Amino acid sequence: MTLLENTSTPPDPVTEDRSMAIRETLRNAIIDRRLAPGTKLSEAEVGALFDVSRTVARAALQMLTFEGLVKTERNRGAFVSHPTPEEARQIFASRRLIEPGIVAAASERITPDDIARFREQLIEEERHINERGPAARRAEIKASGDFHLMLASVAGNAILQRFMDELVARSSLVIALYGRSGVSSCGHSEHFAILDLIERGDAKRAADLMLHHIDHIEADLDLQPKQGVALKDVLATG
Amino acid sequence: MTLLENTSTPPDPVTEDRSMAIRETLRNAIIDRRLAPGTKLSEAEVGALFDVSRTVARAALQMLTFEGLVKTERNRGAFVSHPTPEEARQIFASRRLIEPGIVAAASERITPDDIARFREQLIEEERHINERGPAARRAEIKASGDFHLMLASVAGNAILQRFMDELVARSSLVIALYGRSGVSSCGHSEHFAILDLIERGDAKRAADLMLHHIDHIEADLDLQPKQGVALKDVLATG
DNA sequence: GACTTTCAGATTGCATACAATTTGGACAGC
DNA sequence: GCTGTCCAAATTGTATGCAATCTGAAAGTC
Repeated sequence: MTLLENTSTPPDPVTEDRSMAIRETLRNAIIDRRLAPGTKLSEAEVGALFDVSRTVARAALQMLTFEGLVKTERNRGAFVSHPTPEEARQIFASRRLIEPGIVAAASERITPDDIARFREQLIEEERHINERGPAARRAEIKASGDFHLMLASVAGNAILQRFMDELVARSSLVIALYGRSGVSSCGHSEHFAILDLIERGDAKRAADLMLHHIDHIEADLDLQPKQGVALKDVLATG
Repeated sequence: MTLLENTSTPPDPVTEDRSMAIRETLRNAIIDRRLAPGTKLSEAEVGALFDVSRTVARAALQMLTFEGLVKTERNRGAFVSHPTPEEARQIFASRRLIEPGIVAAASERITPDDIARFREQLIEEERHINERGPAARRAEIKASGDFHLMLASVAGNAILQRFMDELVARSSLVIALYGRSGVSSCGHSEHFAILDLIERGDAKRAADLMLHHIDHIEADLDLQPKQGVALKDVLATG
């Protein structure tokens, strides 16, 4: 299992914070489903994988816990989060509140340069959609989320950006668990349409479309509260 | 300095997570200004105060860092956050996005029982306003924030509730740093008005008033970007 | 045979020891 | 007297060791 992606920079930046780097790597692995919900992340294992002590691994896991990507149970350990349907609804409810505002802010601040980068990103996204295989699916999910994160970045509010980081990451988990069609490909065309409206300066319509877009993503989910006595949830995924 | 408030429960609940308890205590101390922005929180000192090792103290500080209440600089330590005017604006911009939605959600879910608890809380708030002294001021700020947090709690979205926890806490810091009149007492009457509108089922008006309320709080701040070459910011507070 | 009990292995919680880094001041040089 | 260098105290970063807790299975009992 190649969890460690190209660490790329072992020499220069002196690894300015190892637990942060581990967090990022694990985060990406969770977001694009290389680590399935429910997977146990033991401190020793993580430490061994990244060649650090349990102390550092533990710090990384604690950060992920705060982001809601990992759930730790006292004296039992850390596991990749397995959001319930209710949590899923709350995640999307939160996004419905925040993202229209982000679109509005982004509309006011976006530069032609930004727009060029967005178009590039969307073309990249399209490329993944047309490819086959699980790797392409992962890249597609990641790219789809990145569009929303780029908007948050342009909006220029660091706090909202962090909230969105968390919400988008957790949305990936939810889609992995409850998505019907993997990723609704209609989502991609909506990204294009939103960008167009923003470029045209029609912030109101762009925000409205974003709202619909989120609705569409959520509509693609199957959020039936698992019947039965909910015997540990995880049992279903094994 | 009595940082440690009545720890009340040393025997039974087996201190189900000490770093969490420390976080809560420090958090409260920061929120009601017993710990001023810029104050250094060394691991050893915190550990000694709570009679735990640096490991546990460090975990608590890391949590506070994630919440934005503490800022840690590598190899230098942790300090109570000292938000810039720009951060302050972002905090309130975020609240303007989220809180109207919370009011709307709370309007739909609030029970007569909740309303009774709100009234109690508002009366408590009023009591602090009419008292004199720094302790009363602290209690007033805390109570004022608690109103917003109670709304978030009633709204029934755990994620938004956590976001609000962070935003309200950081708002306290901002008000401590940039507030002109301490706490605008008009804010209190607005709390009453918001609750009335919610009780009457007028969610739209309640949300609008909440928006105004946030505007009023922010209007009471002096967010001039400190002139000069911003020589370390902190220098001003010494 | 099914159920309870006990215990060993494994894992986390926490404390401590050591290494790396920063900081403030003493001291030397100009 | 002022500036620059170097060093020691203090503080953080990390690794590791030990105690506490949980898990799963073997052994014992009904």
